[in-house]
Amino acid sequence: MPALLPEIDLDARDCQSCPIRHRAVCARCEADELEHLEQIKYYRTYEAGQPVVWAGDKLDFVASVVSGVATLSQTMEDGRTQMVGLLLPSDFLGRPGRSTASYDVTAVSNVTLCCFRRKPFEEMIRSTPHVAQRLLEMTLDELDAAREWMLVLGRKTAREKIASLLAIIARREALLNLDPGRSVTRMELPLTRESMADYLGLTIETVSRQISALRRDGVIVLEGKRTVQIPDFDRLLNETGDDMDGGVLI
Amino acid sequence: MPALLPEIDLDARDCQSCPIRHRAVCARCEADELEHLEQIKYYRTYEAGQPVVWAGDKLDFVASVVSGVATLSQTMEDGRTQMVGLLLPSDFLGRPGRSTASYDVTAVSNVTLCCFRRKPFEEMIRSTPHVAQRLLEMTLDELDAAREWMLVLGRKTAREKIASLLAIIARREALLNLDPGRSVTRMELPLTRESMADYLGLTIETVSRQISALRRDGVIVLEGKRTVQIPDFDRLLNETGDDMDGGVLI
DNA sequence: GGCATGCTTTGATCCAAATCAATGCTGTAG
DNA sequence: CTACAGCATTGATTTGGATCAAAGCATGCC
Repeated sequence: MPALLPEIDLDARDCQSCPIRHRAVCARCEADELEHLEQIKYYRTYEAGQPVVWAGDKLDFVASVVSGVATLSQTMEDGRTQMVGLLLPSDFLGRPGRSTASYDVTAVSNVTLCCFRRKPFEEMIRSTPHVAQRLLEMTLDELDAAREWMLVLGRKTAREKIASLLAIIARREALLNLDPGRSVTRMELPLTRESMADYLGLTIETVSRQISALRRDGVIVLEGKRTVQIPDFDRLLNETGDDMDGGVLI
Repeated sequence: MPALLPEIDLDARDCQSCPIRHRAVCARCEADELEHLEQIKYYRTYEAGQPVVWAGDKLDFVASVVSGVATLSQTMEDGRTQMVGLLLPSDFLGRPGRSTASYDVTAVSNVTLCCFRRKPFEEMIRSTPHVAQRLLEMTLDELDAAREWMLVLGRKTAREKIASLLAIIARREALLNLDPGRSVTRMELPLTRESMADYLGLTIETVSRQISALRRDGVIVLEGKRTVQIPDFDRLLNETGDDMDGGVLI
């Protein structure tokens, strides 16, 4: 079945009505700066499961994720792979100053990117402080997230890893939906078991077993394989091994 | 014994003769910008083993490491700790826009920092594109390093982890010494076994065993506990599990 | 319907690294 | 000199997660 593609109208190129206008790399731009960005931008869409780019390939744009979920991952020669980033709406893809992709990028759901041609975008970083500042801020946030993840990968048990992943997805979901609370009670997992395993440095069997265990213990309630209910968010946080009240720096 | 502290003269505050002048956050500054930086900078030194700051504490400066080695680490309530960064000379410490430390920072050797008062430095980021650009570049490099490390933590065996750590230290050492080749054959480990374990997500026993194994197999030669000779750098790279010719991006 | 195909779950077994436990080495203090 | 403190090494045993293996369960196709 051909995926029912973009939910947003690709011809509605008006940044003003863009769902990520105030969180993406363009967040700080003034009207005139936005106009400049509009001139170098174009949209691309990818179907769920499709590769966006492979590590080492030429990538002559940078982009904001408008909708959908993509993953960044690294693969060793023998096939072991580790996911190193999860790109949700408003996240930035690509590295200014580098013309090839550093990681494999895969669309895990249908994805819409707002792409900027690399050269003019790099020029804009030099000329438009609002873009450079926002990009620095976003990069620092990603660095914090990567370091938080290093703790997960290096020191947490399988059960804590699963709980941490669910907590992170729930938090980001809540943020996107502009939920008032810190969490949602029901969410759709954007990842397959295999992606979860690659993110957590586990095998799919272990992921499956630990999810079953959390379900048995009443920490989560499954509705089908992809939808998760979290009856008590604090209970879940407790399972992550983190301080109850912190976890995410910010 | 009171440590024989700074090797550089703290009164020689001239940026022009600074050993990290062309690699630190100030690398791109023009003479006049450097003068501005000089006005907001001061030096601090820490003895080996001393904490620089604890996570959550107030930190009203950002800084460049001038000499020595410091670590960034996170600790869980039950004591499990994970190192999330290694600060070598020219590396940047602190996050503009944040007034508290996100991680525990510890001097593992005698360390000299070139500190900038936070407020004026933040102002400079806004007013001096050369500083903001360099900081963005350095942050992107750190993000790449953190992601490379995620692969190490999530997917590599203990032996591969040790080899990866040695390779990274050797590479950075070579860079600092401006060695022509890609590697040095002899180096001083800046870390104790415990720090290595915290970096690699292992126990000290496993670190010790794997180092012994690499020695037995002739991959490394130990001179005392802290000095390592690498007779064949490609052999070591082979043990990391990475592509022989890549490993580090860029 | 019947039958692949692709995910997911569950069970049995194995093994790499953790844990528990000495012992060794080096430098400092008495 | 001995004693002690603080790493580091090595050995014995345990264990959490990997691996190997077999179903289970949708979904789509013939």
